[in-house]
Amino acid sequence: MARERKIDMVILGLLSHEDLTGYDIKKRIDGAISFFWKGSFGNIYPALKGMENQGLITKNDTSVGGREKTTYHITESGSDALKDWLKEEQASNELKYETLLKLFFGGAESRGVSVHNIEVFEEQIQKDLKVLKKYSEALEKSLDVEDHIYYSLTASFGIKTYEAYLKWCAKAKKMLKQRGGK
Amino acid sequence: MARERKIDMVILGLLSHEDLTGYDIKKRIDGAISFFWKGSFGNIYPALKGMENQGLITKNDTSVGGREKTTYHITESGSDALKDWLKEEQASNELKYETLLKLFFGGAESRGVSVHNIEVFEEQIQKDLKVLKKYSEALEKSLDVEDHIYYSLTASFGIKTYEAYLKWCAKAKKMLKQRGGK
DNA sequence: AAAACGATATATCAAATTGATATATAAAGG
DNA sequence: CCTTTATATATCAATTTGATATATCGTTTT
Repeated sequence: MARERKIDMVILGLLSHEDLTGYDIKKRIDGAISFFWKGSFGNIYPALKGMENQGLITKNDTSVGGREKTTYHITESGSDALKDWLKEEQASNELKYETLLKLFFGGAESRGVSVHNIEVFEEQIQKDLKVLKKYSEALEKSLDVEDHIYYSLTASFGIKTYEAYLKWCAKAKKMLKQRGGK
Repeated sequence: MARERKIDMVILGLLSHEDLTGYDIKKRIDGAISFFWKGSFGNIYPALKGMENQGLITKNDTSVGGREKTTYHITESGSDALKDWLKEEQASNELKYETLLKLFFGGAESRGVSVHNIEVFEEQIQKDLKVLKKYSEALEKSLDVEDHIYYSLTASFGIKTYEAYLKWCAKAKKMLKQRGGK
């Protein structure tokens, strides 16, 4: 029974900075947050409804032409819920790496397949690392360094781990090729 | 619509080595695999039923005393499904790090809370790293090095990333403390 | 100017996963 | 003998995933 809806905290965190629509929230999550958290429309819209019923957020419907739009705003109660969550020291951290799963179970298969799987992973990481570095550099240049320290820290986490991944990829490929095999 | 049940592949991968019960499978997942994949009973048992219906595995009921036990065995069709999955180059790799989420949104809160959250994370990683290193050392000492190369590679991935995490923790704590603040 | 295209915006659904709980037996330890 | 831990299966609500549907708006291509 997943008792706490984690997406709620993501949404409250985003709304604590600015009012947003569900669509905006999705865009924010797909941005700087995406490398350590995910969210989907099927997740976001029901959460917005639920939180509105709980009084954690309020909605404001507008219509520009024939276009409907609902913007959400965090309430004091919502702000309190966010703070409570921030103070709880328990946090679930987990990774699901299908690439490692394939490598782990790939022993029975040809070594070439394993090497190729690592190469595909490596390319993806290189791409992601490039994006993150650009984001990080833009932050460094920003005047208000103090305000961006938390964004910098999460970005540097991503960069450090991605760099570790790449080192591992090089080592793993070398090992698999050296030992010849199937 | 999550079209592919990933747990199926984990189970087939495990069954490709030995016959197992659902309970055994859970234990295996909680072991060497746990740092890059998770599984629960509520996930495993339905998957076993489903795969039996699909003919990917066969079951063998036994009863020792008043105790029932169902052991599963992989079929040729199941083995093919596993091989097909191994060859598919697409793989979803993602992490969900609540610690980073808290750090990212914690800017509005006191700096002490952020430092504490990092410390809690750090302790967990140190503990996990210790376990992984022991596992890795045991593998190195194993006579059949060739057979264990894939297990070593996944373990070394964990060690490398955990070490990167710890370096980041040190840096992040230092940064937060240096800048004083709230 | 019309058509095509991509971005904006909300909503919904089946399937999969999570995390907890329930139940019962066997083994181990004090 | 009793308590605790390990074995073993099952089920459920809540949550998440990933896809699909629908419709409008703005920009670019024919």
